[in-house]
Amino acid sequence: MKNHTDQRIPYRTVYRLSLYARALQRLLERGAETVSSQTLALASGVKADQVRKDLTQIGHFGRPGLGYPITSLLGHLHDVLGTTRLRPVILVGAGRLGRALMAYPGFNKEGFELVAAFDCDPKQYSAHSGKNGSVPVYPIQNLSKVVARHNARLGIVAVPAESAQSVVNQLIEAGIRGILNFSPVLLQVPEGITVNNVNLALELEQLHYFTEDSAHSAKTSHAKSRKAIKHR
Amino acid sequence: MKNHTDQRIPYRTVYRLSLYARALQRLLERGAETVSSQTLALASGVKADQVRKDLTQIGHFGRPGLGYPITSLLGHLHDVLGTTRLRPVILVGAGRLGRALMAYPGFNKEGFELVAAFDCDPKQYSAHSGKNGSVPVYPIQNLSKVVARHNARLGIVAVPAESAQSVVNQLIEAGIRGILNFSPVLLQVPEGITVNNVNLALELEQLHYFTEDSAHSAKTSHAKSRKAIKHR
DNA sequence: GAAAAATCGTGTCATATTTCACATAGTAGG
DNA sequence: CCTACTATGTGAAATATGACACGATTTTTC
Repeated sequence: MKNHTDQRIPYRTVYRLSLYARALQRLLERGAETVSSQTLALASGVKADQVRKDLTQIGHFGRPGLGYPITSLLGHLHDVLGTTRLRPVILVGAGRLGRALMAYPGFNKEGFELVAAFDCDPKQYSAHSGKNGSVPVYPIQNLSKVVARHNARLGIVAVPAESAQSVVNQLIEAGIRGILNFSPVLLQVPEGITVNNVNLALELEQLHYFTEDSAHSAKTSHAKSRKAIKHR
Repeated sequence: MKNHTDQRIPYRTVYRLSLYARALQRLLERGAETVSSQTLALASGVKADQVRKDLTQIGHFGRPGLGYPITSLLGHLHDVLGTTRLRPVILVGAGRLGRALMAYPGFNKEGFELVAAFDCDPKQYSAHSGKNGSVPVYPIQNLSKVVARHNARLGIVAVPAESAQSVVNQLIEAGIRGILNFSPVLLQVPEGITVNNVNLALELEQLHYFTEDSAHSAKTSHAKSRKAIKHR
Protein backbone atom coordinates (compact mmCIF):
# COMPACT_ATOMS: atom_id res chain seq x y z
CA MET A 1 0.00 0.00 0.00
CA LYS A 2 0.92 3.61 -0.14
CA ASN A 3 3.20 3.67 2.84
CA HIS A 4 5.36 6.71 3.13
CA THR A 5 8.60 4.85 3.39
CA ASP A 6 8.46 2.84 0.20
CA GLN A 7 8.66 5.59 -2.40
CA ARG A 8 10.50 8.75 -3.22
CA ILE A 9 8.87 12.07 -2.71
CA PRO A 10 8.15 13.87 -5.97
CA TYR A 11 10.47 16.48 -7.26
CA ARG A 12 8.56 19.62 -6.41
CA THR A 13 7.22 18.31 -3.17
CA VAL A 14 10.72 18.26 -1.74
CA TYR A 15 10.96 21.95 -2.49
CA ARG A 16 7.75 22.69 -0.69
CA LEU A 17 8.77 20.59 2.27
CA SER A 18 11.84 22.81 2.61
CA LEU A 19 9.61 25.83 2.44
CA TYR A 20 7.42 24.41 5.18
CA ALA A 21 10.42 23.73 7.35
CA ARG A 22 11.44 27.37 7.09
CA ALA A 23 7.99 28.66 7.81
CA LEU A 24 7.68 26.35 10.79
CA GLN A 25 10.97 27.59 12.13
CA ARG A 26 9.67 31.14 12.08
CA LEU A 27 6.37 30.14 13.66
CA LEU A 28 8.21 28.29 16.37
CA GLU A 29 10.31 31.33 17.16
CA ARG A 30 7.14 33.30 17.59
CA GLY A 31 6.01 30.89 20.26
CA ALA A 32 3.35 28.96 18.34
CA GLU A 33 2.87 25.30 19.23
CA THR A 34 0.52 24.03 16.59
CA VAL A 35 -0.26 25.20 13.09
CA SER A 36 -3.16 24.58 10.73
CA SER A 37 -2.65 23.68 7.11
CA GLN A 38 -4.29 27.00 6.34
CA THR A 39 -1.76 29.02 8.28
CA LEU A 40 1.21 27.04 7.06
CA ALA A 41 -0.02 27.45 3.52
CA LEU A 42 -0.25 31.18 3.91
CA ALA A 43 3.23 31.38 5.37
CA SER A 44 4.70 29.34 2.55
CA GLY A 45 2.86 30.76 -0.42
CA VAL A 46 0.95 27.63 -1.38
CA LYS A 47 -2.61 26.35 -0.93
CA ALA A 48 -3.87 24.60 2.16
CA ASP A 49 -4.84 21.46 0.24
CA GLN A 50 -1.37 21.21 -1.10
CA VAL A 51 0.10 21.42 2.37
CA ARG A 52 -2.06 18.61 3.62
CA LYS A 53 -1.30 16.43 0.60
CA ASP A 54 2.42 17.04 1.00
CA LEU A 55 2.41 16.33 4.71
CA THR A 56 0.48 13.10 4.37
CA GLN A 57 3.13 11.98 1.91
CA ILE A 58 5.74 11.97 4.62
CA GLY A 59 3.38 10.12 6.89
CA HIS A 60 2.94 12.73 9.55
CA PHE A 61 -0.52 12.96 10.92
CA GLY A 62 -2.07 16.17 12.09
CA ARG A 63 -5.06 16.32 14.36
CA PRO A 64 -8.41 17.42 13.06
CA GLY A 65 -9.69 20.49 14.81
CA LEU A 66 -6.25 21.37 16.07
CA GLY A 67 -3.63 21.24 13.36
CA TYR A 68 -0.07 20.00 13.33
CA PRO A 69 2.28 20.07 16.32
CA ILE A 70 5.08 22.30 15.12
CA THR A 71 8.04 20.84 16.97
CA SER A 72 7.21 17.30 16.04
CA LEU A 73 6.46 18.15 12.45
CA LEU A 74 9.66 20.10 12.10
CA GLY A 75 11.66 17.22 13.45
CA HIS A 76 9.95 14.88 11.07
CA LEU A 77 10.67 17.19 8.14
CA HIS A 78 14.33 17.34 9.08
CA ASP A 79 14.39 13.58 9.19
CA VAL A 80 12.87 13.25 5.78
CA LEU A 81 14.97 15.98 4.22
CA GLY A 82 18.05 14.62 5.89
CA THR A 83 18.90 17.91 7.52
CA THR A 84 19.05 16.56 11.01
CA ARG A 85 22.70 17.44 11.30
CA LEU A 86 24.99 19.70 9.32
CA ARG A 87 25.80 18.34 5.90
CA PRO A 88 29.20 19.18 4.43
CA VAL A 89 29.34 21.07 1.14
CA ILE A 90 32.36 21.99 -0.91
CA LEU A 91 32.80 24.79 -3.39
CA VAL A 92 34.93 25.04 -6.50
CA GLY A 93 35.82 28.49 -7.75
CA ALA A 94 36.97 31.23 -5.41
CA GLY A 95 36.31 34.09 -7.77
CA ARG A 96 33.84 36.84 -7.00
CA LEU A 97 30.82 34.60 -6.95
CA GLY A 98 32.62 31.93 -5.02
CA ARG A 99 33.74 34.38 -2.37
CA ALA A 100 30.23 35.79 -2.13
CA LEU A 101 28.99 32.28 -1.46
CA MET A 102 31.68 31.71 1.13
CA ALA A 103 30.50 34.79 2.95
CA TYR A 104 26.87 33.70 2.89
CA PRO A 105 25.85 33.31 6.52
CA GLY A 106 22.80 31.18 5.81
CA PHE A 107 24.50 27.85 5.23
CA ASN A 108 24.74 26.72 8.81
CA LYS A 109 21.31 27.99 9.70
CA GLU A 110 19.87 25.89 6.89
CA GLY A 111 21.65 22.69 7.80
CA PHE A 112 24.71 22.91 5.58
CA GLU A 113 28.34 23.64 6.23
CA LEU A 114 30.67 24.95 3.60
CA VAL A 115 33.74 23.00 4.64
CA ALA A 116 36.19 23.83 1.88
CA ALA A 117 36.70 25.76 -1.32
CA PHE A 118 39.02 25.10 -4.22
CA ASP A 119 40.63 27.12 -6.93
CA CYS A 120 43.36 26.68 -9.50
CA ASP A 121 44.79 30.13 -8.94
CA PRO A 122 47.44 30.20 -6.20
CA LYS A 123 46.56 33.81 -5.45
CA GLN A 124 43.15 32.75 -4.33
CA TYR A 125 44.09 30.04 -1.94
CA SER A 126 47.17 31.57 -0.52
CA ALA A 127 45.26 34.73 0.19
CA HIS A 128 42.27 33.23 1.91
CA SER A 129 43.14 30.02 3.66
CA GLY A 130 43.90 30.13 7.29
CA LYS A 131 41.86 33.17 8.11
CA ASN A 132 40.05 32.56 11.35
CA GLY A 133 36.60 31.15 10.93
CA SER A 134 36.59 31.56 7.19
CA VAL A 135 36.42 28.76 4.70
CA PRO A 136 39.82 27.44 3.70
CA VAL A 137 40.65 27.60 -0.01
CA TYR A 138 42.74 24.73 -1.33
CA PRO A 139 44.39 24.10 -4.67
CA ILE A 140 42.17 22.01 -6.88
CA GLN A 141 44.68 19.18 -6.77
CA ASN A 142 43.67 18.47 -3.19
CA LEU A 143 40.04 17.94 -4.15
CA SER A 144 39.81 14.19 -3.69
CA LYS A 145 41.64 14.22 -0.43
CA VAL A 146 39.58 16.96 1.17
CA VAL A 147 36.26 15.63 -0.12
CA ALA A 148 37.07 12.25 1.31
CA ARG A 149 38.19 13.72 4.60
CA HIS A 150 34.91 15.60 5.07
CA ASN A 151 32.85 12.86 3.46
CA ALA A 152 31.15 15.51 1.35
CA ARG A 153 28.50 14.55 -1.16
CA LEU A 154 27.43 17.99 -2.37
CA GLY A 155 29.42 20.46 -4.41
CA ILE A 156 28.88 23.94 -5.73
CA VAL A 157 30.41 24.92 -9.05
CA ALA A 158 31.21 28.61 -9.46
CA VAL A 159 33.87 28.59 -12.14
CA PRO A 160 33.93 30.08 -15.64
CA ALA A 161 32.07 28.24 -18.35
CA GLU A 162 35.25 26.93 -19.97
CA SER A 163 36.37 24.92 -16.98
CA ALA A 164 32.98 23.84 -15.64
CA GLN A 165 32.80 20.44 -17.30
CA SER A 166 36.34 19.60 -16.33
CA VAL A 167 35.68 20.59 -12.74
CA VAL A 168 32.53 18.52 -12.65
CA ASN A 169 34.37 15.48 -13.90
CA GLN A 170 36.84 15.87 -11.07
CA LEU A 171 34.05 16.36 -8.55
CA ILE A 172 32.34 13.16 -9.58
CA GLU A 173 35.66 11.36 -9.54
CA ALA A 174 36.17 12.60 -6.00
CA GLY A 175 32.84 11.23 -4.85
CA ILE A 176 30.49 14.20 -5.12
CA ARG A 177 26.95 13.10 -5.95
CA GLY A 178 24.95 16.31 -6.17
CA ILE A 179 26.08 19.46 -7.94
CA LEU A 180 24.75 22.97 -7.76
CA ASN A 181 25.95 24.55 -10.98
CA PHE A 182 26.25 28.30 -11.40
CA SER A 183 28.05 28.20 -14.73
CA PRO A 184 25.97 28.63 -17.85
CA VAL A 185 26.78 25.35 -19.52
CA LEU A 186 25.03 22.04 -19.93
CA LEU A 187 26.92 19.57 -17.82
CA GLN A 188 27.36 16.00 -18.90
CA VAL A 189 27.07 13.66 -15.95
CA PRO A 190 26.59 9.92 -15.61
CA GLU A 191 23.48 8.27 -14.27
CA GLY A 192 23.01 8.76 -10.57
CA ILE A 193 24.50 12.23 -10.31
CA THR A 194 22.03 15.04 -9.73
CA VAL A 195 22.64 18.51 -11.11
CA ASN A 196 20.72 21.65 -10.25
CA ASN A 197 21.40 24.59 -12.48
CA VAL A 198 21.20 28.20 -11.43
CA ASN A 199 21.47 30.25 -14.57
CA LEU A 200 21.18 34.01 -14.26
CA ALA A 201 20.59 34.59 -17.92
CA LEU A 202 17.79 32.06 -18.14
CA GLU A 203 16.05 33.57 -15.13
CA LEU A 204 16.27 37.05 -16.56
CA GLU A 205 15.06 36.02 -19.97
CA GLN A 206 12.07 34.30 -18.52
CA LEU A 207 11.28 37.27 -16.31
CA HIS A 208 11.62 39.53 -19.26
CA TYR A 209 9.28 37.47 -21.37
CA PHE A 210 6.60 37.38 -18.72
CA THR A 211 6.79 41.04 -17.87
CA GLU A 212 6.66 42.14 -21.47
CA ASP A 213 2.98 42.57 -22.22
CA SER A 214 3.32 44.32 -25.54
CA ALA A 215 4.14 42.61 -28.80
CA HIS A 216 3.54 39.09 -27.54
CA SER A 217 -0.04 38.65 -26.51
CA ALA A 218 -3.03 40.89 -26.77
CA LYS A 219 -4.58 39.87 -23.51
CA THR A 220 -2.54 40.66 -20.46
CA SER A 221 -5.09 39.21 -18.13
CA HIS A 222 -4.62 35.93 -19.90
CA ALA A 223 -1.98 35.08 -17.35
CA LYS A 224 -4.54 34.28 -14.70
CA SER A 225 -3.53 30.65 -14.71
CA ARG A 226 0.04 31.41 -13.76
CA LYS A 227 1.15 32.31 -10.29
CA ALA A 228 3.13 35.48 -10.01
CA ILE A 229 5.55 33.98 -7.56
CA LYS A 230 7.48 30.98 -8.61
CA HIS A 231 9.13 28.39 -6.41
CA ARG A 232 10.25 26.11 -9.24
CA MET B 1 -6.84 28.84 -34.62
CA LYS B 2 -3.64 27.95 -32.90
CA ASN B 3 -1.65 30.77 -34.37
CA HIS B 4 1.62 31.46 -32.69
CA THR B 5 0.92 35.11 -32.12
CA ASP B 6 -2.29 34.90 -30.22
CA GLN B 7 -1.20 33.15 -27.05
CA ARG B 8 1.54 33.20 -24.49
CA ILE B 9 4.18 30.59 -24.52
CA PRO B 10 3.97 28.26 -21.54
CA TYR B 11 6.11 28.80 -18.52
CA ARG B 12 8.72 26.12 -19.02
CA THR B 13 8.85 26.46 -22.74
CA VAL B 14 10.33 29.94 -22.38
CA TYR B 15 13.15 28.40 -20.41
CA ARG B 16 13.86 25.87 -23.07
CA LEU B 17 13.74 28.47 -25.80
CA SER B 18 16.50 30.32 -23.98
CA LEU B 19 18.45 27.11 -23.82
CA TYR B 20 18.01 26.60 -27.54
CA ALA B 21 19.21 30.11 -28.25
CA ARG B 22 22.41 29.44 -26.38
CA ALA B 23 22.99 26.11 -28.05
CA LEU B 24 22.38 27.67 -31.45
CA GLN B 25 24.88 30.38 -30.70
CA ARG B 26 27.52 27.78 -30.02
CA LEU B 27 26.64 25.81 -33.12
CA LEU B 28 26.82 28.95 -35.21
CA GLU B 29 30.27 29.73 -33.89
CA ARG B 30 31.37 26.30 -35.00
CA GLY B 31 30.30 27.09 -38.50
CA ALA B 32 27.12 25.04 -38.74
CA GLU B 33 24.33 26.39 -40.91
CA THR B 34 21.43 24.10 -40.20
CA VAL B 35 20.58 21.92 -37.25
CA SER B 36 18.25 19.00 -36.74
CA SER B 37 15.90 18.76 -33.81
CA GLN B 38 17.93 15.76 -32.77
CA THR B 39 21.18 17.67 -32.61
CA LEU B 40 19.65 20.70 -30.96
CA ALA B 41 18.03 18.45 -28.39
CA LEU B 42 21.32 16.83 -27.57
CA ALA B 43 23.02 20.19 -27.19
CA SER B 44 20.31 21.48 -24.89
CA GLY B 45 19.68 18.45 -22.74
CA VAL B 46 16.10 17.80 -23.82
CA LYS B 47 14.36 15.39 -26.20
CA ALA B 48 14.02 15.89 -29.91
CA ASP B 49 10.23 15.76 -29.81
CA GLN B 50 10.22 18.49 -27.25
CA VAL B 51 12.39 20.68 -29.41
CA ARG B 52 10.06 20.33 -32.36
CA LYS B 53 6.98 21.01 -30.27
CA ASP B 54 8.57 24.07 -28.75
CA LEU B 55 9.75 25.43 -32.07
CA THR B 56 6.39 24.99 -33.74
CA GLN B 57 4.91 27.03 -30.91
CA ILE B 58 6.81 30.07 -32.01
CA GLY B 59 5.75 29.43 -35.58
CA HIS B 60 9.10 28.74 -37.08
CA PHE B 61 9.10 26.05 -39.65
CA GLY B 62 12.03 23.78 -40.23
CA ARG B 63 12.50 21.84 -43.40
CA PRO B 64 12.02 18.11 -43.45
CA GLY B 65 15.09 16.28 -44.51
CA LEU B 66 17.31 19.21 -43.71
CA GLY B 67 16.55 20.72 -40.31
CA TYR B 68 16.33 24.30 -39.12
CA PRO B 69 18.37 27.16 -40.53
CA ILE B 70 20.37 28.33 -37.55
CA THR B 71 20.72 32.03 -38.29
CA SER B 72 17.09 32.51 -39.07
CA LEU B 73 15.92 30.45 -36.11
CA LEU B 74 18.18 32.32 -33.75
CA GLY B 75 16.85 35.63 -34.95
CA HIS B 76 13.32 34.40 -34.52
CA LEU B 77 14.08 33.23 -31.00
CA HIS B 78 15.51 36.60 -30.08
CA ASP B 79 12.39 38.24 -31.41
CA VAL B 80 10.13 36.03 -29.40
CA LEU B 81 12.20 36.25 -26.23
CA GLY B 82 12.53 39.98 -26.67
CA THR B 83 16.30 39.86 -26.52
CA THR B 84 16.78 41.62 -29.78
CA ARG B 85 18.41 44.56 -28.06
CA LEU B 86 19.94 45.02 -24.64
CA ARG B 87 17.38 45.19 -21.88
CA PRO B 88 18.24 47.30 -18.83
CA VAL B 89 18.36 45.62 -15.44
CA ILE B 90 18.93 47.21 -12.07
CA LEU B 91 20.30 45.66 -8.90
CA VAL B 92 19.59 46.41 -5.27
CA GLY B 93 22.18 45.40 -2.72
CA ALA B 94 25.87 46.01 -3.31
CA GLY B 95 27.10 43.57 -0.73
CA ARG B 96 29.22 40.59 -1.60
CA LEU B 97 26.62 38.88 -3.72
CA GLY B 98 25.65 42.13 -5.36
CA ARG B 99 29.22 42.93 -6.29
CA ALA B 100 29.70 39.43 -7.63
CA LEU B 101 26.72 39.98 -9.87
CA MET B 102 28.03 43.36 -10.99
CA ALA B 103 31.24 41.68 -12.05
CA TYR B 104 29.43 38.98 -13.99
CA PRO B 105 30.54 39.39 -17.57
CA GLY B 106 27.66 37.42 -19.06
CA PHE B 107 24.93 40.05 -18.86
CA ASN B 108 25.66 41.80 -22.12
CA LYS B 109 26.35 38.63 -23.98
CA GLU B 110 22.94 37.35 -22.95
CA GLY B 111 21.04 40.44 -23.93
CA PHE B 112 20.90 42.30 -20.65
CA GLU B 113 22.68 45.32 -19.30
CA LEU B 114 23.15 45.98 -15.63
CA VAL B 115 22.67 49.72 -15.72
CA ALA B 116 22.68 50.64 -12.05
CA ALA B 117 22.99 49.28 -8.55
CA PHE B 118 21.65 50.62 -5.27
CA ASP B 119 22.53 50.32 -1.65
CA CYS B 120 21.61 52.03 1.57
CA ASP B 121 25.17 52.02 2.86
CA PRO B 122 27.12 55.14 1.81
CA LYS B 123 30.35 53.16 1.93
CA GLN B 124 29.14 51.01 -0.92
CA TYR B 125 28.14 53.68 -3.32
CA SER B 126 30.85 56.12 -2.60
CA ALA B 127 33.41 53.40 -3.08
CA HIS B 128 32.19 52.01 -6.33
CA SER B 129 30.46 54.61 -8.40
CA GLY B 130 32.41 56.40 -11.07
CA LYS B 131 34.90 53.63 -11.73
CA ASN B 132 35.41 53.37 -15.43
CA GLY B 133 33.18 50.85 -17.09
CA SER B 134 31.85 49.52 -13.85
CA VAL B 135 28.24 49.71 -12.74
CA PRO B 136 27.46 52.88 -10.77
CA VAL B 137 26.10 52.35 -7.26
CA TYR B 138 23.52 54.88 -6.12
CA PRO B 139 21.84 55.48 -2.79
CA ILE B 140 18.52 53.71 -2.61
CA GLN B 141 16.74 57.05 -2.48
CA ASN B 142 17.52 57.61 -6.12
CA LEU B 143 15.78 54.41 -7.14
CA SER B 144 12.72 55.87 -8.81
CA LYS B 145 14.66 58.48 -10.69
CA VAL B 146 17.26 56.08 -12.09
CA VAL B 147 14.75 53.37 -12.92
CA ALA B 148 12.68 55.89 -14.85
CA ARG B 149 15.70 57.28 -16.63
CA HIS B 150 16.76 53.88 -17.89
CA ASN B 151 13.21 52.69 -18.37
CA ALA B 152 14.12 49.50 -16.55
CA ARG B 153 11.53 46.80 -15.96
CA LEU B 154 13.67 44.11 -14.36
CA GLY B 155 15.30 44.20 -10.96
CA ILE B 156 17.58 41.89 -9.01
CA VAL B 157 17.26 41.77 -5.23
CA ALA B 158 20.43 40.83 -3.37
CA VAL B 159 19.82 42.29 0.07
CA PRO B 160 19.52 40.62 3.48
CA ALA B 161 16.25 38.91 4.32
CA GLU B 162 15.15 41.68 6.70
CA SER B 163 15.05 44.38 4.08
CA ALA B 164 13.93 42.33 1.10
CA GLN B 165 10.21 43.03 1.30
CA SER B 166 10.77 46.72 1.84
CA VAL B 167 13.10 46.89 -1.14
CA VAL B 168 10.64 45.02 -3.29
CA ASN B 169 7.89 47.46 -2.39
CA GLN B 170 10.09 50.31 -3.50
CA LEU B 171 11.00 48.52 -6.70
CA ILE B 172 7.38 48.03 -7.64
CA GLU B 173 6.64 51.61 -6.74
CA ALA B 174 9.46 52.66 -9.06
CA GLY B 175 8.01 50.73 -11.96
CA ILE B 176 9.88 47.42 -11.87
CA ARG B 177 7.71 44.55 -13.14
CA GLY B 178 9.91 41.49 -12.86
CA ILE B 179 12.06 40.61 -9.87
CA LEU B 180 14.84 38.11 -9.49
CA ASN B 181 15.01 37.48 -5.77
CA PHE B 182 18.10 36.08 -4.09
CA SER B 183 16.93 36.61 -0.54
CA PRO B 184 15.37 33.65 1.26
CA VAL B 185 11.98 35.17 1.99
CA LEU B 186 8.53 34.85 0.53
CA LEU B 187 7.85 38.14 -1.19
CA GLN B 188 4.38 39.63 -1.23
CA VAL B 189 3.67 41.27 -4.56
CA PRO B 190 0.51 42.46 -6.27
CA GLU B 191 -1.01 40.85 -9.33
CA GLY B 192 0.96 41.50 -12.46
CA ILE B 193 4.41 41.42 -10.90
CA THR B 194 6.52 38.36 -11.63
CA VAL B 195 8.99 37.04 -9.09
CA ASN B 196 11.61 34.39 -9.68
CA ASN B 197 13.27 33.09 -6.55
CA VAL B 198 16.78 31.78 -6.38
CA ASN B 199 17.20 30.19 -2.99
CA LEU B 200 20.50 28.55 -2.22
CA ALA B 201 19.24 26.63 0.75
CA LEU B 202 16.30 25.15 -1.11
CA GLU B 203 18.52 24.05 -3.95
CA LEU B 204 20.93 22.37 -1.58
CA GLU B 205 18.21 20.64 0.36
CA GLN B 206 16.69 19.25 -2.76
CA LEU B 207 20.05 18.10 -4.03
CA HIS B 208 20.74 16.51 -0.72
CA TYR B 209 17.47 14.66 -0.72
CA PHE B 210 17.95 13.28 -4.19
CA THR B 211 21.53 12.21 -3.64
CA GLU B 212 20.80 10.47 -0.39
CA ASP B 213 19.99 6.91 -1.40
CA SER B 214 20.07 5.36 2.04
CA ALA B 215 17.27 5.65 4.56
CA HIS B 216 14.68 7.00 2.16
CA SER B 217 13.94 4.51 -0.52
CA ALA B 218 15.00 0.95 -0.96
CA LYS B 219 15.27 1.07 -4.72
CA THR B 220 17.78 3.52 -6.08
CA SER B 221 16.91 2.66 -9.63
CA HIS B 222 13.41 3.79 -8.88
CA ALA B 223 14.45 7.22 -10.01
CA LYS B 224 14.30 6.24 -13.64
CA SER B 225 11.51 8.66 -14.25
CA ARG B 226 13.50 11.66 -13.11
CA LYS B 227 16.16 13.31 -15.17
CA ALA B 228 19.48 13.76 -13.50
CA ILE B 229 19.91 17.23 -14.90
CA LYS B 230 17.30 19.76 -14.09
CA HIS B 231 16.47 22.91 -15.96
CA ARG B 232 13.48 23.94 -13.85
C1' DG C 1 -22.39 15.25 27.48
C1' DA C 2 -24.12 17.03 23.25
C1' DA C 3 -23.86 20.23 19.58
C1' DA C 4 -21.07 23.37 16.92
C1' DA C 5 -16.85 24.68 14.94
C1' DA C 6 -12.50 23.69 13.18
C1' DT C 7 -9.45 21.03 10.60
C1' DC C 8 -7.52 16.89 8.74
C1' DG C 9 -7.17 12.95 5.12
C1' DT C 10 -8.23 11.53 0.70
C1' DG C 11 -10.93 10.22 -3.50
C1' DT C 12 -12.03 12.51 -7.71
C1' DC C 13 -11.59 15.85 -11.16
C1' DA C 14 -9.15 19.30 -14.04
C1' DT C 15 -5.13 21.07 -16.10
C1' DA C 16 -0.50 21.13 -17.84
C1' DT C 17 3.28 18.83 -19.67
C1' DT C 18 5.73 15.17 -21.89
C1' DT C 19 6.13 11.17 -24.73
C1' DC C 20 4.79 8.31 -28.53
C1' DA C 21 3.86 7.26 -33.15
C1' DC C 22 3.22 8.17 -37.75
C1' DA C 23 1.82 10.52 -41.85
C1' DT C 24 3.97 14.14 -44.59
C1' DA C 25 7.27 16.79 -46.96
C1' DG C 26 11.84 17.90 -48.52
C1' DT C 27 16.69 16.39 -50.04
C1' DA C 28 20.15 13.74 -52.36
C1' DG C 29 21.84 10.57 -55.70
C1' DG C 30 21.72 8.05 -59.84
C1' DC D 1 12.45 11.77 -62.92
C1' DC D 2 12.22 8.42 -59.58
C1' DT D 3 13.66 6.09 -55.39
C1' DA D 4 15.54 6.03 -50.85
C1' DC D 5 16.46 8.54 -46.91
C1' DT D 6 15.99 12.03 -43.58
C1' DA D 7 13.66 14.94 -40.54
C1' DT D 8 9.61 17.71 -39.56
C1' DG D 9 4.79 18.62 -37.68
C1' DT D 10 1.12 17.06 -34.99
C1' DG D 11 -2.84 14.25 -33.09
C1' DA D 12 -3.35 11.15 -29.37
C1' DA D 13 -2.00 8.68 -25.30
C1' DA D 14 0.45 8.84 -20.98
C1' DT D 15 2.15 11.11 -17.09
C1' DA D 16 2.59 14.55 -13.61
C1' DT D 17 0.80 18.12 -11.02
C1' DG D 18 -2.45 20.87 -8.72
C1' DA D 19 -7.56 22.06 -7.42
C1' DC D 20 -11.84 20.75 -5.38
C1' DA D 21 -15.02 18.70 -2.45
C1' DC D 22 -16.52 16.14 1.26
C1' DG D 23 -16.65 12.71 4.97
C1' DA D 24 -14.37 11.92 9.33
C1' DT D 25 -12.34 13.20 13.61
C1' DT D 26 -11.07 16.20 17.35
C1' DT D 27 -11.55 20.31 20.09
C1' DT D 28 -14.30 23.78 22.11
C1' DT D 29 -18.25 25.64 24.19
C1' DC D 30 -22.28 25.67 26.72
